[in-house]
Amino acid sequence: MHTHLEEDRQLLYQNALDHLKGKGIRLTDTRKAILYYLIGSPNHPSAEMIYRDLLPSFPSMSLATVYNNLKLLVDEGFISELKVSQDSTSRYDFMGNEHPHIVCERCGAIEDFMDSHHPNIHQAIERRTGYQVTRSQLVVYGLCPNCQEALKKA
Amino acid sequence: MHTHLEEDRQLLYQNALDHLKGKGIRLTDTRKAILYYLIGSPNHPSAEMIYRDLLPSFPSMSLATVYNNLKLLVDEGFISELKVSQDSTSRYDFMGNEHPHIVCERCGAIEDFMDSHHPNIHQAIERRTGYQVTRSQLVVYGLCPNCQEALKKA
DNA sequence: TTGCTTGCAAAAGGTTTGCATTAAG
DNA sequence: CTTAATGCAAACCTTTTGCAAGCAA
Repeated sequence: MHTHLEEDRQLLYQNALDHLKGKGIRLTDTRKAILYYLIGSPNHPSAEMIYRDLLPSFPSMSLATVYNNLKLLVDEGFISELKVSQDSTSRYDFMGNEHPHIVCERCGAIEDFMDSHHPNIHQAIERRTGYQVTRSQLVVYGLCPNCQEALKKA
Repeated sequence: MHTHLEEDRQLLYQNALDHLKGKGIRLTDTRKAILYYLIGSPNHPSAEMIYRDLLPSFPSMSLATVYNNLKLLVDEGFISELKVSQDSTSRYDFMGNEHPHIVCERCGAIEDFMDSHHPNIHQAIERRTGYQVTRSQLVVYGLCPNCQEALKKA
């Protein structure tokens, strides 16, 4: 559900490139690689993971460049930053539409899932709190199927 | 709704003390002060804020002690840790029952609010994801009423 | 008395910044 | 040619850790 099909990936990638070009943002090789990587990754990678995975292709790339670009892509609205309990690093997520995350408290996996009535609550929240709501993040914690199995055996 | 009445505060405080004592955890002055502070605070303070506010009463207290005790209180289930976007520090929250938070993206305020049907979704999520759900955190971002006013004037 | 807890300072992450250099447009 | 973006290293901020001293039980 979060792993985009190859055609989708190309489309989203081209879309993003067009947007960036339109704003006069330069399309460097590293920037394009980071963006492309994020569109294809279902794993909500950290800056470090992205760096490690791209380093073979860009041996001179620095971690700071990864951070710079992550910030830029967050600011441009292409990716979102996700901080979860028991993890001191930020995780990143390419996704236009809002969706909840579910985190395994044992192995640290993060997955997306869909929740139909989740965005609908914004209006109710505005009425109740007086806030002007821009977005919401639902993070669910638990045990993933793999870890449930592993614990049964132990 | 999160600021406990004085009587509630005393009750919750005594409850927590009893629990800690029952587990053989020592009740030091700083530990008690941090716990008591958190029960009465509606502001979701960071470790630094707690440290700053308690320092006048405990001039020799160190920040490490605040962190130590926050970790202990999280482990014992009395408080929860909350990480929000655009804030590099952890915020803490005394609260037995689960409840959503709403964060002002302009001034950084964090407030609690109640959401009746929020806990009910756990079963549906378990069915859909295969995860064994233990808890969930809903964080809503937006503009608080004060900041809405401030922006109107500007 | 026992050993958990504290205070201090140093270390350990993770992220940001300053600056000279490189390269996109 | 201009200036945004990169790579590098140092700085920064938050949190954790090691250890001797202190104090709750």
